[in-house]
Amino acid sequence: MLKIGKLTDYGVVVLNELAQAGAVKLSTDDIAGLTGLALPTVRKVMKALVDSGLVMAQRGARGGYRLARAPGQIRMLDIVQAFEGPVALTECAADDHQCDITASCSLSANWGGINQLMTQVLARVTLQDIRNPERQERLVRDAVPLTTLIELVNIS
Amino acid sequence: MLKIGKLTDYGVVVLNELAQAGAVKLSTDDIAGLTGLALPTVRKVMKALVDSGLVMAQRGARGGYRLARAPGQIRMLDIVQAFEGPVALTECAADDHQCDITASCSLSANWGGINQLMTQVLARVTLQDIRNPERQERLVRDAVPLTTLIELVNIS
DNA sequence: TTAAAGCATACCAATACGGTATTGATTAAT
DNA sequence: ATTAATCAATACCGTATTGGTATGCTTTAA
Repeated sequence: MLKIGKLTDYGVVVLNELAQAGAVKLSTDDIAGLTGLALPTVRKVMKALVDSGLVMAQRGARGGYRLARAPGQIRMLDIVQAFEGPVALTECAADDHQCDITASCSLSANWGGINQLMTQVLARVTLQDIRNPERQERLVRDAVPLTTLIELVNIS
Repeated sequence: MLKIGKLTDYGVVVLNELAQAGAVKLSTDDIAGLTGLALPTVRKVMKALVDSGLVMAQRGARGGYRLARAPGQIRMLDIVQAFEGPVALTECAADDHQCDITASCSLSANWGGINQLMTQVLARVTLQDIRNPERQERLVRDAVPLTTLIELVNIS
């Protein structure tokens, strides 16, 4: 299925609400109410977002969360990495490539290439893009020309 | 981690050996020996490859496996789908988008866009590309310019 | 007829993941 | 200074997925 975790998905939903709120700080309760997520789940999501530096937290009474940067400066890659760690399609592509298989690990470097492509796709789409229906339509519409462009780069 | 399953990785390794063998049929034992994979694991891998039509099987004595198409005609997307099913980063992006969350599911369509980009990246890289070190180097080297190209397409 | 091969099914263990609860630390307001 | 609101940290548990393994059956060339 090549899927990301649900928490990552939740993260995007939460960030969307925070972007909507702008300068107004949202409490855990607010976020739970707005998104429909369970409170403990929201806590877990917020921890990851704060740890990764995408969200600022203010403790104490009248505290809450707000975006650490403008939506246009928050890349999908940042979000994915906040929840899933570094993008590594295969074990081999990870930092410590420990291949059990003797022979065919010459392929590992190639996975690295695909990894980079994936990473860069995620790096070029921001939270702002995903919130804007117009930008999204462009993204889908231009998906086909993209193949032509990749062809120009002589990948295949 | 955004990773694919190990079986998918094994699949690539096996396909690489089959490409190497060319017209010569390889038995399950041969493949296990060449790749270092356990025999039952090889069986599982071969089932997926045969079911997906990427590999032809001949039963009986002197049987074995061979590629159903030329390596240049086997896309990474085909391989991934053979093991992982359709590419769907989120539940929402799947065919039956059943969102538990009430509000923010306007985002689902956007995930679809990213999905398409991912899919197309996988569709443009073939087994032949991944086997050729030279092509692979080009892929990695040109990864940076790619961002510029995507920019031209006005994604962000 | 036989032996070499692929086919199908079922099973088990480990891990990862999502979800939940509990307790502690901080801070603004009064 | 006290209080209440709010975030922080940790720990736990059930389930689902995944990887790995075993076993018996079917096909087919020699």
